[in-house]
Amino acid sequence: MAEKFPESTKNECLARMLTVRDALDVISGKWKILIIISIMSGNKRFREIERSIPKISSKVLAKELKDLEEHQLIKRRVYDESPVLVEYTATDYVFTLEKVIEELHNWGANHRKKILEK
Amino acid sequence: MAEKFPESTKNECLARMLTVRDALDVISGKWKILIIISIMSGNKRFREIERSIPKISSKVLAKELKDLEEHQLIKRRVYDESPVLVEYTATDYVFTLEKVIEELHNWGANHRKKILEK
DNA sequence: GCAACTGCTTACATTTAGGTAACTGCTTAC
DNA sequence: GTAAGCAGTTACCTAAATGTAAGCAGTTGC
Repeated sequence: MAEKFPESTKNECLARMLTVRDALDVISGKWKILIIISIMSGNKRFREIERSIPKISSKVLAKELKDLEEHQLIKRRVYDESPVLVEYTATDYVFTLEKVIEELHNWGANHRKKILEK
Repeated sequence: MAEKFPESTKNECLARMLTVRDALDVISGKWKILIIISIMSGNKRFREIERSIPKISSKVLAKELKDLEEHQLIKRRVYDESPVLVEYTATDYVFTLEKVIEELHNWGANHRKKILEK
């Protein structure tokens, strides 16, 4: 099989890696993309998000939500009614990840098909 | 912000998650995509790949290469010359990941720009 | 007045990934 | 003959991620 980037110098290869790593640093991990999908799908409340993702624990969810908020991928709003109501929503910025998620979804579907065919 | 998948039922949301997870199970981790990029860029020999990826160790590289081979993303060939020569190359299948990698790269570049702007 | 829901936090344990360094058997170059 | 390269393996260790379980302060419903 021919190489994909035949023209690439070592530095170009390295630059490509570092850039991809920048992305992975933010969105990799077992849960982040799943949480983003859940919120993009309209789940807003903590327990709602928690129930939508199989096997996630409150602890992990709380931590990941903080991470995502720090990276401005989601917004946390507290409405001081009683009882206190908390809502997580998608930011504009998280929509820049749409294509990444779409491609991951396409590839996942394709890969599953491949596995089952064997 | 409006939700991205407003029409989606709980089951659709779940299906989307599971499919994306299938993809992540194969390609997530600190090193896999970087190794794929290295091999796609034309690096073939173990030491060559090792040198192309900053801070990776032989142990981790060996393990990840086995994983990638199992998933048929790369091909390992042993030429029984003396000394033994081993070559890792990209399979056709790994090219189905091209778009995923491209989108990760785009997003990483964009994200870096965003961070620096602040 | 008791169970159940909310949005979490805490303590503790285990699992997994990853790092470090040494070492192997073989070969070539000086 | 000795250093250095090749393609790894092995043993040991640390750190990070994740799991488990319980609890809390407040509210609602029966």
